Amino acid sequence: MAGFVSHFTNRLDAKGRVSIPAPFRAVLARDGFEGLYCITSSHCSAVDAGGNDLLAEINKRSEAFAKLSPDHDALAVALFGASENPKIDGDGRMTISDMIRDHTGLTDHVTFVGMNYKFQIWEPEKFREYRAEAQKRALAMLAAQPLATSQGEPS
Amino acid sequence: MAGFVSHFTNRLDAKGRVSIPAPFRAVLARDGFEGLYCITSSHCSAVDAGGNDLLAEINKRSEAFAKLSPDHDALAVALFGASENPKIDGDGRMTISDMIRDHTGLTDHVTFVGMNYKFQIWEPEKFREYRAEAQKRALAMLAAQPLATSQGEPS
DNA sequence: TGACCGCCCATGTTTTCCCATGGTATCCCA
DNA sequence: TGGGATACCATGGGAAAACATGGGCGGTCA
Repeated sequence: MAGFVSHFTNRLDAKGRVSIPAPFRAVLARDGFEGLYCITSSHCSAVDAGGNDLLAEINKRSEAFAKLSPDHDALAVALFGASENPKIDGDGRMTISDMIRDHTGLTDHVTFVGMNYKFQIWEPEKFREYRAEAQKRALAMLAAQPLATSQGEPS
Repeated sequence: MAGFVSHFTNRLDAKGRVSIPAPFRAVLARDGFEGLYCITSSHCSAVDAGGNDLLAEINKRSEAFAKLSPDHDALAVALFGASENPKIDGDGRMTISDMIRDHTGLTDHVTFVGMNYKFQIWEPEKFREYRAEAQKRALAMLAAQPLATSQGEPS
């Protein structure tokens, strides 16, 4: 079954709450994770969010090093210290923490972007810029790839 | 379910008490450990804290050496001599001991940093420095990692 | 007797829970 | 096929609970 797909922009209310898009909530409900797992992205001003699939991905990374070692501690601080576990209220909303607000720079609107096993939280304008850039990169990557399969030719 | 996640800074009161962040208390309650297990970190000026998961990791370490051997004794002194078991009062607060105070250098504010299976106690300014360093290291470590992760779809 | 410790209560703020509303997409039936 | 009814959804706001913090009080141990 499909994961998080498409993107949505919702309004942040006076209490700092925002509705999580209903299709994303459905995916989270199927996943069974309590609340939402969020972690600031290390390479762009977005926040990764998801459920057990995302958490498993993060755990996998930190398990490469022995616990209690300096390496593991540094990685754990960078990963889990930059994470949160926000609740989702009865109406399907989450509260945007200061950490998310600072990292994304968002103010009154929030863009949710589906990425299959996770989704991202963006400030809408920053996402527009990132998206344009990402599409250029994707085209270049596809063109450079020596595929045996038929490549579509987007105009 | 996620472990200790995110980071919080709370005030130390005149009696030397500080509130343990509520999300961390919830994890400890789930863990079932009585009070809190604390041990000074051997490689940074922070204190590791947690419940049964942390204790199990420490035990695993000392079990690598035969009991009654000089190596085991030395390690046991180093590990358990640097540990304590503070109580958590009815309001979810712990008292900062002299050992923790000396090792971390903290004065009036305390930063709690989630690291999944444990959390760390820091003097806020020192944590900020360490965190910046840890993020740099983490990026380098993750870049060096093969990371051939199959982003499996949710079944 | 004095410092410390465990236990209790008070308080202001933040967060959470619950209900209301308006708009939109969907469904059903003529 | 059109039009009305219905369900769903994003959003707003008020009431209640949780939380961090400060302080009081009696017991205990040096």
